[in-house]
Amino acid sequence: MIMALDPGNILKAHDLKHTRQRVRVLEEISHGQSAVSQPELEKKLGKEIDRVTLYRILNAYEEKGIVHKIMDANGTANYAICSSACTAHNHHDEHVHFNCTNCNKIFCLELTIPEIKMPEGFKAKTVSFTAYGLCNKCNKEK
Amino acid sequence: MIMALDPGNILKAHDLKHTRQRVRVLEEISHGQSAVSQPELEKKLGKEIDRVTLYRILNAYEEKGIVHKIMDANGTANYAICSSACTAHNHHDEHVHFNCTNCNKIFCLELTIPEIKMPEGFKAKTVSFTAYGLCNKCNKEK
DNA sequence: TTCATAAATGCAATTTAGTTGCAAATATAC
DNA sequence: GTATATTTGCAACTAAATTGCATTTATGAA
Repeated sequence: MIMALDPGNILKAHDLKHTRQRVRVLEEISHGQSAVSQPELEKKLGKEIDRVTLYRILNAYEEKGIVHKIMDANGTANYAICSSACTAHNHHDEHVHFNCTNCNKIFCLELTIPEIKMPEGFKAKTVSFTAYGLCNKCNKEK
Repeated sequence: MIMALDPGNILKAHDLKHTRQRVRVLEEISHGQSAVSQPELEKKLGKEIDRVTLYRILNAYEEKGIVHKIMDANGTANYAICSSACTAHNHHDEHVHFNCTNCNKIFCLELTIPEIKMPEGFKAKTVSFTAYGLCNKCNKEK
C-alpha cells in the first residue's frame, strides 16, 4: 500500500489546518534521505516563512508525532519524518541514528535499539542510540 | 592503586597549565555522582570565573579527554569526568547514560553499550546510548 | 629570585537560538 | 459569503555561545 506523504492527508489526520507554510515545512523535511537541521530549514525557508512560525510548526509536528527531533553532537535540533507507527501518544522512534562527524548529517537507520536492563530504581521510558562516524558519502570522499 | 583526582596531576598529564580556574572547574565536575550541566557550572562558578573562560576550559577538557560531554534531551551540554581509560585520541566513553526527565540529571551507568553492525558505507567511530525516564530518586518521590 | 615569554583570563561586543505578546491574516465550517 | 477560531508575522526580548583584544599569570631559564 503506497500512499506516502500527501501533506494534506497528514495535516488533516492530525487536526492541523492546511496552510502554505506547513506544507512547505513538510516538503523540506521529507524530501531527503537524512534528517534536516533547524538552521538548514531556516536558511531554506527563511524567505517564505517567518522564523517564529517555523519554530511553532516544528513544535506542533513533534507533539503530534509527525516528525521526530534528534539532537546532534552540537546540541542542534534535527528533524525527520516519523514512520507511520508514530502517534502523538505512542511515539516510537526507537531506531538507531547515525551522525556524520564530517558533513554533520543525521541518518535514521533501519536498526532497532537493543534492550538494556537498567539498574535498580531507574526506569527507562525511551532510549536513544546514536553512532558517530563517517557516512557513506563522506567515507568515499576521503 | 588509588590515586584519584589530583587536579594538579590531571592538568600536568595533559599539558595544561595549573590555574585556579581550571582547578575549580575540575572540582565542580568531579564531586557529584551525576554529570553537571553547563548552566549549573555557570551558576556555581559565575562569580569566580568568567563565562567565556568556563567555555574555553570545558572545551579544552573535552579535547584532551579529561571530561566527556553529554547532550541532554534539550540540547544542553553536561559534563562528567572520564574514566582513566580516556585519552585525547582514544576517547572511550562507551557506557550507557541515563537522563532523568524529571530532575534532568544525567547519570553514567556502569553498562557497556552493545555493538551494532552499521550498514554498508557507514563507519561508526563512537556510539552513544541514552535512556530517558525517572532516576532512582525521582521514582521514589512519585 | 627575577625575568621573559607563551598561554590563559576577563571584558566588550557580536552572533545565533529560542520565546512571548499581540495585531493582522486566513482556513474551515456553517 | 460570512463568522470564528487558528495561524501567521512582526517586534521585542532572553539566553547561549563565539570572537578579538588587552591584561594578567604560570612556568622555565638565567
